Amino acid sequence: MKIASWNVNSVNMRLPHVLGWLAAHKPDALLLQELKCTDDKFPLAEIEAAGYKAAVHGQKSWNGVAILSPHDITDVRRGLPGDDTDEQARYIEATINGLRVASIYLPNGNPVDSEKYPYKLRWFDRLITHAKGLLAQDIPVVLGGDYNIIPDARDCHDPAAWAEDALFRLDSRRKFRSLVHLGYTDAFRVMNDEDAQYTFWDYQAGAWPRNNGIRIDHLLLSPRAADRLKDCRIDREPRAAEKASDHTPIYAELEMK
DNA sequence: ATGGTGGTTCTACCA
Repeated sequence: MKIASWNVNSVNMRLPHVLGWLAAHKPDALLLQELKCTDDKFPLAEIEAAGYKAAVHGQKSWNGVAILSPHDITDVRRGLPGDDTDEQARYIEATINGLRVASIYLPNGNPVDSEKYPYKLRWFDRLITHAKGLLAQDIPVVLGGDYNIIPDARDCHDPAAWAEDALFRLDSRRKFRSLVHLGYTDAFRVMNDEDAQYTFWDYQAGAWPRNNGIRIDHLLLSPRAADRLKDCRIDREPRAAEKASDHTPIYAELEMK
Protein backbone atom coordinates (compact mmCIF):
# COMPACT_ATOMS: atom_id res chain seq x y z
CA MET A 1 0.00 0.00 0.00
CA LYS A 2 1.51 3.26 -1.16
CA ILE A 3 0.82 6.34 1.00
CA ALA A 4 1.95 9.78 -0.15
CA SER A 5 1.78 13.31 1.23
CA TRP A 6 2.06 16.56 -0.72
CA ASN A 7 1.54 20.19 0.21
CA VAL A 8 0.33 21.49 -3.16
CA ASN A 9 0.00 25.22 -2.34
CA SER A 10 -3.43 25.55 -4.03
CA VAL A 11 -4.98 22.36 -5.39
CA ASN A 12 -6.54 24.25 -8.28
CA MET A 13 -3.24 25.82 -9.40
CA ARG A 14 -1.59 22.41 -9.05
CA LEU A 15 -4.35 20.22 -10.51
CA PRO A 16 -2.36 19.12 -13.60
CA HIS A 17 0.62 18.27 -11.36
CA VAL A 18 -1.57 16.24 -9.01
CA LEU A 19 -3.31 14.35 -11.83
CA GLY A 20 0.04 13.61 -13.44
CA TRP A 21 1.48 12.31 -10.18
CA LEU A 22 -1.56 10.10 -9.52
CA ALA A 23 -1.25 8.59 -12.98
CA ALA A 24 2.49 8.00 -12.65
CA HIS A 25 2.57 6.67 -9.08
CA LYS A 26 -0.92 5.23 -8.51
CA PRO A 27 -0.83 5.77 -4.73
CA ASP A 28 -3.41 4.01 -2.55
CA ALA A 29 -3.67 7.24 -0.57
CA LEU A 30 -2.54 10.78 -1.38
CA LEU A 31 -2.66 13.26 1.51
CA LEU A 32 -2.95 16.85 0.33
CA GLN A 33 -2.35 20.07 2.25
CA GLU A 34 -2.85 23.75 1.50
CA LEU A 35 -5.81 23.24 -0.81
CA LYS A 36 -6.53 26.98 -0.52
CA CYS A 37 -10.18 26.46 -1.46
CA THR A 38 -13.57 25.69 0.01
CA ASP A 39 -15.11 22.23 -0.42
CA ASP A 40 -17.28 23.43 -3.31
CA LYS A 41 -14.23 24.73 -5.20
CA PHE A 42 -12.32 21.44 -4.81
CA PRO A 43 -11.76 19.87 -8.28
CA LEU A 44 -13.69 16.70 -7.39
CA ALA A 45 -14.88 15.89 -10.92
CA GLU A 46 -11.33 15.86 -12.30
CA ILE A 47 -10.07 13.75 -9.39
CA GLU A 48 -12.91 11.26 -9.84
CA ALA A 49 -12.32 11.10 -13.58
CA ALA A 50 -8.79 9.98 -12.71
CA GLY A 51 -10.24 7.07 -10.71
CA TYR A 52 -9.88 8.59 -7.24
CA LYS A 53 -12.30 9.35 -4.45
CA ALA A 54 -11.72 12.27 -2.10
CA ALA A 55 -12.50 13.31 1.46
CA VAL A 56 -12.08 17.08 1.72
CA HIS A 57 -11.85 19.57 4.56
CA GLY A 58 -11.52 22.92 2.86
CA GLN A 59 -11.59 26.58 3.83
CA LYS A 60 -11.66 29.89 2.02
CA SER A 61 -8.28 31.36 1.00
CA TRP A 62 -5.95 29.33 3.24
CA ASN A 63 -5.22 25.92 4.69
CA GLY A 64 -7.43 23.01 3.60
CA VAL A 65 -6.57 19.30 3.64
CA ALA A 66 -7.78 16.24 1.76
CA ILE A 67 -7.33 12.48 1.43
CA LEU A 68 -7.50 10.89 -2.03
CA SER A 69 -7.76 7.17 -2.69
CA PRO A 70 -8.93 4.76 -5.40
CA HIS A 71 -10.37 2.68 -2.51
CA ASP A 72 -13.32 3.43 -0.24
CA ILE A 73 -12.65 6.23 2.25
CA THR A 74 -14.65 5.65 5.43
CA ASP A 75 -15.14 7.00 8.96
CA VAL A 76 -13.97 10.48 8.00
CA ARG A 77 -13.07 12.91 10.81
CA ARG A 78 -12.73 16.58 9.88
CA GLY A 79 -10.82 18.82 12.28
CA LEU A 80 -8.54 18.08 15.21
CA PRO A 81 -10.30 17.66 18.57
CA GLY A 82 -9.44 19.73 21.61
CA ASP A 83 -10.52 23.28 20.69
CA ASP A 84 -14.03 24.01 19.42
CA THR A 85 -13.05 27.60 18.64
CA ASP A 86 -10.34 26.58 16.14
CA GLU A 87 -11.79 27.21 12.67
CA GLN A 88 -8.67 26.49 10.63
CA ALA A 89 -8.99 23.47 8.30
CA ARG A 90 -5.74 21.66 9.08
CA TYR A 91 -6.72 18.08 9.88
CA ILE A 92 -8.64 15.25 8.22
CA GLU A 93 -8.54 11.57 9.10
CA ALA A 94 -10.13 8.49 7.55
CA THR A 95 -9.87 4.73 7.11
CA ILE A 96 -8.66 3.13 3.86
CA ASN A 97 -8.35 -0.66 3.65
CA GLY A 98 -7.99 -0.96 7.42
CA LEU A 99 -5.37 1.76 7.64
CA ARG A 100 -6.19 4.89 9.65
CA VAL A 101 -4.60 7.82 7.84
CA ALA A 102 -4.49 11.55 8.59
CA SER A 103 -3.61 14.52 6.40
CA ILE A 104 -2.08 17.20 8.60
CA TYR A 105 -1.19 20.83 7.95
CA LEU A 106 0.46 22.01 11.12
CA PRO A 107 0.57 25.78 11.73
CA ASN A 108 3.75 27.49 10.52
CA GLY A 109 4.13 29.57 13.70
CA ASN A 110 6.08 32.52 12.35
CA PRO A 111 6.68 35.16 13.44
CA VAL A 112 7.60 33.68 16.81
CA ASP A 113 6.76 36.89 18.72
CA SER A 114 3.18 36.84 17.41
CA GLU A 115 0.18 34.82 18.58
CA LYS A 116 0.94 32.39 15.77
CA TYR A 117 3.74 30.66 17.63
CA PRO A 118 1.78 29.73 20.77
CA TYR A 119 -1.06 28.64 18.45
CA LYS A 120 1.37 26.26 16.75
CA LEU A 121 2.51 24.79 20.07
CA ARG A 122 -1.05 24.42 21.36
CA TRP A 123 -2.10 22.81 18.08
CA PHE A 124 0.79 20.38 18.42
CA ASP A 125 -0.31 19.50 21.97
CA ARG A 126 -3.77 18.68 20.63
CA LEU A 127 -2.21 16.48 17.94
CA ILE A 128 -0.14 14.64 20.56
CA THR A 129 -3.23 14.01 22.68
CA HIS A 130 -5.17 12.73 19.69
CA ALA A 131 -2.24 10.62 18.44
CA LYS A 132 -2.04 8.98 21.86
CA GLY A 133 -5.69 7.92 21.52
CA LEU A 134 -5.02 6.40 18.10
CA LEU A 135 -2.10 4.40 19.50
CA ALA A 136 -4.38 2.96 22.16
CA GLN A 137 -6.48 1.40 19.39
CA ASP A 138 -3.51 -0.74 18.36
CA ILE A 139 -4.22 -0.33 14.63
CA PRO A 140 -1.95 0.71 11.73
CA VAL A 141 -1.92 4.54 11.60
CA VAL A 142 -0.15 6.96 9.28
CA LEU A 143 -0.02 10.59 10.42
CA GLY A 144 1.21 12.34 7.28
CA GLY A 145 1.54 15.90 6.19
CA ASP A 146 3.28 19.23 6.37
CA TYR A 147 4.40 19.37 10.00
CA ASN A 148 6.26 22.67 9.55
CA ILE A 149 8.99 21.10 11.67
CA ILE A 150 12.65 20.63 10.77
CA PRO A 151 13.37 17.66 13.07
CA ASP A 152 17.17 17.87 13.06
CA ALA A 153 20.08 20.06 11.97
CA ARG A 154 20.81 17.70 9.08
CA ASP A 155 17.30 18.41 7.76
CA CYS A 156 18.19 21.94 6.65
CA HIS A 157 20.94 23.58 4.67
CA ASP A 158 22.00 26.16 7.27
CA PRO A 159 20.91 25.30 10.85
CA ALA A 160 22.26 28.55 12.29
CA ALA A 161 20.00 30.57 10.00
CA TRP A 162 16.98 28.58 11.21
CA ALA A 163 17.81 28.58 14.93
CA GLU A 164 15.13 31.09 15.99
CA ASP A 165 12.59 30.16 13.32
CA ALA A 166 9.29 28.59 14.40
CA LEU A 167 10.11 25.56 12.21
CA PHE A 168 13.34 24.80 14.07
CA ARG A 169 13.07 26.36 17.52
CA LEU A 170 13.76 23.95 20.35
CA ASP A 171 10.21 24.21 21.68
CA SER A 172 8.87 23.23 18.24
CA ARG A 173 11.25 20.31 17.89
CA ARG A 174 10.43 19.12 21.39
CA LYS A 175 6.79 18.76 20.36
CA PHE A 176 7.79 16.68 17.36
CA ARG A 177 9.98 14.50 19.57
CA SER A 178 7.14 14.08 22.05
CA LEU A 179 4.99 12.74 19.23
CA VAL A 180 7.75 10.36 18.12
CA HIS A 181 8.37 9.26 21.69
CA LEU A 182 4.74 8.17 22.04
CA GLY A 183 5.72 5.40 19.66
CA TYR A 184 5.49 6.91 16.17
CA THR A 185 8.22 6.32 13.59
CA ASP A 186 9.54 8.90 11.12
CA ALA A 187 9.25 6.61 8.09
CA PHE A 188 11.79 8.51 6.02
CA ARG A 189 14.51 8.20 8.65
CA VAL A 190 14.07 4.44 8.81
CA MET A 191 14.94 4.16 5.14
CA ASN A 192 17.40 7.00 4.62
CA ASP A 193 20.11 8.29 6.95
CA GLU A 194 21.63 10.92 4.65
CA ASP A 195 21.57 14.63 5.35
CA ALA A 196 20.22 17.27 2.95
CA GLN A 197 17.09 15.28 2.09
CA TYR A 198 14.49 17.97 1.64
CA THR A 199 10.76 18.25 0.89
CA PHE A 200 10.46 22.06 0.63
CA TRP A 201 12.43 24.73 -1.20
CA ASP A 202 11.40 28.38 -0.98
CA TYR A 203 10.35 30.09 -4.19
CA GLN A 204 12.81 32.87 -3.41
CA ALA A 205 16.53 33.36 -3.71
CA GLY A 206 17.12 30.39 -5.98
CA ALA A 207 16.52 27.98 -3.12
CA TRP A 208 15.65 25.09 -5.46
CA PRO A 209 18.64 25.29 -7.86
CA ARG A 210 20.93 25.80 -4.84
CA ASN A 211 19.27 22.88 -3.00
CA ASN A 212 18.71 25.20 -0.07
CA GLY A 213 15.76 23.28 1.34
CA ILE A 214 14.25 21.86 4.50
CA ARG A 215 12.65 18.53 5.41
CA ILE A 216 9.28 19.42 6.94
CA ASP A 217 6.84 16.95 5.34
CA HIS A 218 6.72 13.71 7.30
CA LEU A 219 5.00 10.34 7.48
CA LEU A 220 4.75 9.18 11.10
CA LEU A 221 3.81 5.53 11.58
CA SER A 222 2.23 3.75 14.53
CA PRO A 223 3.99 0.49 15.52
CA ARG A 224 1.43 -1.58 13.57
CA ALA A 225 2.20 0.48 10.46
CA ALA A 226 5.95 0.73 11.05
CA ASP A 227 6.17 -3.06 11.17
CA ARG A 228 4.87 -3.09 7.59
CA LEU A 229 7.19 -0.38 6.22
CA LYS A 230 9.05 -1.45 3.07
CA ASP A 231 10.24 1.84 1.63
CA CYS A 232 10.01 5.61 2.02
CA ARG A 233 11.20 8.17 -0.51
CA ILE A 234 11.03 11.83 -1.40
CA ASP A 235 10.15 12.39 -5.06
CA ARG A 236 12.02 15.54 -6.09
CA GLU A 237 10.70 15.49 -9.66
CA PRO A 238 7.53 17.56 -9.15
CA ARG A 239 9.53 20.41 -7.59
CA ALA A 240 11.40 20.86 -10.89
CA ALA A 241 8.18 21.29 -12.91
CA GLU A 242 6.87 24.57 -14.31
CA LYS A 243 4.54 26.31 -11.84
CA ALA A 244 5.58 23.84 -9.14
CA SER A 245 4.44 23.83 -5.54
CA ASP A 246 7.21 24.81 -3.13
CA HIS A 247 6.82 21.32 -1.57
CA THR A 248 7.41 17.94 -3.21
CA PRO A 249 5.76 14.58 -2.41
CA ILE A 250 7.01 12.06 0.14
CA TYR A 251 5.68 8.51 0.01
CA ALA A 252 5.93 5.23 1.87
CA GLU A 253 5.25 1.65 0.85
CA LEU A 254 3.53 -0.56 3.44
CA GLU A 255 3.18 -4.32 3.04
CA MET A 256 -0.36 -4.89 4.30
CA LYS A 257 -0.74 -8.61 3.50
C1' DA B 1 17.83 38.78 5.29
C1' DT B 2 15.32 43.71 6.39
C1' DG B 3 10.42 39.07 1.94
C1' DG B 4 13.79 38.80 -3.41
C1' DT B 5 8.25 34.59 -5.09
C1' DG B 6 3.92 32.93 -5.36
C1' DG B 7 -0.78 31.83 -3.59
C1' DT B 8 -5.65 34.02 -2.52
C1' DT B 9 -8.11 37.98 -3.02
C1' DC B 10 -8.69 42.97 -4.01
C1' DT B 11 -5.01 45.20 -0.46
C1' DA B 12 -3.31 42.86 2.73
C1' DC B 13 -2.30 38.42 4.44
C1' DC B 14 -0.03 34.01 4.36
C1' DA B 15 4.03 30.97 3.77
